[in-house]
Amino acid sequence: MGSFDEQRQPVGRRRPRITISDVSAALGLTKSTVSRALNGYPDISSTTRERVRNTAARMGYRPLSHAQAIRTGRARALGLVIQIDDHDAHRPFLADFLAGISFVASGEGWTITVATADGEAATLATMRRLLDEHKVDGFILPRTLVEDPRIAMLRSQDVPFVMFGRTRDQAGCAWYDIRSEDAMEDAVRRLASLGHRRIAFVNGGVRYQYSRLRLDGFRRGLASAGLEEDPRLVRSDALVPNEGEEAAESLLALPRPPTAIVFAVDSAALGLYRAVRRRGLRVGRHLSVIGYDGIPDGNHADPPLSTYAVDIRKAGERLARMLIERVRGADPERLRETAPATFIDRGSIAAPELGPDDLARLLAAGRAAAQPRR
Amino acid sequence: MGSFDEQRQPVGRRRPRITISDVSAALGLTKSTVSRALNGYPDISSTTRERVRNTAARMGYRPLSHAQAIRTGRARALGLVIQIDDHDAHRPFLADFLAGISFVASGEGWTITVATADGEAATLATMRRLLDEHKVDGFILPRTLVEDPRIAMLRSQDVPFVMFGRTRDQAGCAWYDIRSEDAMEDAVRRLASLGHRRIAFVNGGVRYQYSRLRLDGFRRGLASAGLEEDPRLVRSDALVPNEGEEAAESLLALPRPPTAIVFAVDSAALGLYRAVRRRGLRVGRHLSVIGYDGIPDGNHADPPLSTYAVDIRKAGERLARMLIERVRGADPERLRETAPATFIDRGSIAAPELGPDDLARLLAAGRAAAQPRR
DNA sequence: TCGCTTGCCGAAACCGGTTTCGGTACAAAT
DNA sequence: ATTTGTACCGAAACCGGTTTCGGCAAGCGA
Repeated sequence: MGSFDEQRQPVGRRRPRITISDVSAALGLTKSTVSRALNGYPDISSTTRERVRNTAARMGYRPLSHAQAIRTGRARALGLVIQIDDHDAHRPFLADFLAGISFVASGEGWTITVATADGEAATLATMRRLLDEHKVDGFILPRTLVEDPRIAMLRSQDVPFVMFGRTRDQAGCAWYDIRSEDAMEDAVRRLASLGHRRIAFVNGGVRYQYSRLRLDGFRRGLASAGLEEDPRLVRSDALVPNEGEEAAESLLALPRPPTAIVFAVDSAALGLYRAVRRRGLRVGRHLSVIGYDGIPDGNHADPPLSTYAVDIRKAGERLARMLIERVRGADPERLRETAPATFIDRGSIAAPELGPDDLARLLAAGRAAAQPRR
Repeated sequence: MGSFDEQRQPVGRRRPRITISDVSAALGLTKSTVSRALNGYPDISSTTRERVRNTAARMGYRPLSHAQAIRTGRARALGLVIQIDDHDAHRPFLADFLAGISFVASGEGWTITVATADGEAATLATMRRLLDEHKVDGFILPRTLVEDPRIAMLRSQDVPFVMFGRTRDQAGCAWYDIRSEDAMEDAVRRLASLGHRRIAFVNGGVRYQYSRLRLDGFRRGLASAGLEEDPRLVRSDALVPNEGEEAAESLLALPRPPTAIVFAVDSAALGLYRAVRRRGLRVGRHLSVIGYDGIPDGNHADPPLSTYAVDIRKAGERLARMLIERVRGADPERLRETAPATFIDRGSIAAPELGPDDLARLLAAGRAAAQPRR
């Protein structure tokens, strides 16, 4: 065993596919019997079923998904629509995410159909088109919003989907998510245990569900460290370096500035470095910073940014697995999973060298000494 | 006009697709006539053809690609297999690249099937599977190698493909590429015109076709500036920061170090910053650096990295367009295009403050003064 | 022994298209 | 007037599967 005719591939020419007719002919059965045997219909004897399975496998038969799709409406394809105006569409994560999805999908004989769209309306239109043309059986939704129009649409059309992230109304939703709220809580506790008492929080986009969770987590951290929340120390909608820089500026301009800042988004945290550097201060020494996401750029900051890393590949794997199960009829509410982020200390946090008041004086002195920037 | 029955979409339920039978029934013709009319067969009168086209458009008929595929073997899908162990699979470019491809594909009613694979063998196997199952009509090949096994495979199977990047044996190949060799040449000339005389080159992976071209470009730059090439000033296989750092280390350890370094890959250039910072020197002042790629991380370096930016979205657009034409039968050798990269000066280059010998002395002093790193 | 299930499979319709093969009508050629 | 093309369209097969329907044989109870 091990040498079959059909494995001898003629060079230079594409070997013709093996169809269900080939299999049925080889067995002396009809197409319909083979089809039902392979698809688990109950009206096939177990001996026949085994015989069919064996020869089908031996002949290397794999049904053509297109041919199936035209009758069943199922294409064995996962849909992924990336909204490119979304802030994290451009992160280096995408390849890992795809790798995770692809790994599982390939293993199950499924494929991935991706599309990009600019804006919410285009995203919805694209999803509709893919559905209308039976190109996909369901969707993986990256980055869920608090109030997500995609979910409303898919729910109303009864289309299977799984979300990367949670949402407000979770009825009928399957999701996988990282417990970033726990990471935020952990960040505050870490800083507090280092001696920080004034800890600020720079959140991400308020439209995103994760922002709510991370803010909650930040608050839980304060509470468990016995610190009171100071509303002046909370910012939001910082997604990119510029926005993070701005937030950092306004925090450092406070009469009693924070000695530590927790960022909900790494990319925003990178903006802080510019603000700190401009003042001649040093991250990690004068000001502790923790980010979240684990983007590789954080490694090139000086000092490298301490952050919480997310296993995005595993997220892709789990989501693909869940969506396939969902398409096969699994109860969405049973398909829910979370995973923790893991802290990576790269040196951007330390015990506070100065208290808030000393820091304020130092900042004021710096401002006075600095030449006015043209 | 403007209110058609078929546009009244029942809420909550998926509207049934409009099939070719619906169109033919509405016209009092047969399916075959409608099909041939829409597909440009010559045995249809022009008046009938127009009638068919109009009502088909009015009814919103779009053929189901699956149903077509089972007969024609064409799925109207572009294939993209991303090799995740490739160094630039993880760059933030991917989303833009996809956006470009998706933009064109959507406009033509095509879709994109992506897959990832780990390693060369897996990539080939994945491509074969997609072809075998008629999931794609052709491939876009990102990042071509000097000797690329994917090209050999596709050529032998007579599968349409377009390459992002060139390759050695270009027979039967369609490609789009950025003239990075011109960028390298330009980089050297810029540095030379600032007064640099010892200019080093840190190349990318020698397996990649682009590395040959960029080295050629670097040499052309030296020649046109009237400088002689010093083999000691050339490194290669620097793709990630660590490798770039290593290359920088070895260059700075030379008796007569370069006063400027051209990197073929931004990501590697970022590694240089670490080496320079460790010595207490400053990029742009003591050492000029130019990268290539235009990755956003370069903006966060201090000073930001001057580089050549690539319009990756446009590359995706052009490649998608070319592949579609290729699938439709266009001559591959007529589908060849290049585009320039555009220089972005962010401040990492300047006139040399020190000559090579002074720089060497400064470096030596730094080494003596520095505490041994534990 | 007869009728009735039940298990198991074949025959044929079907999905939504494409493509081959004729056949009719009309114009041009003989 | 008949033959020969030619333009144009319908009928039907086909692509590779799935699903419905029906029928045969064995098993069962009465």
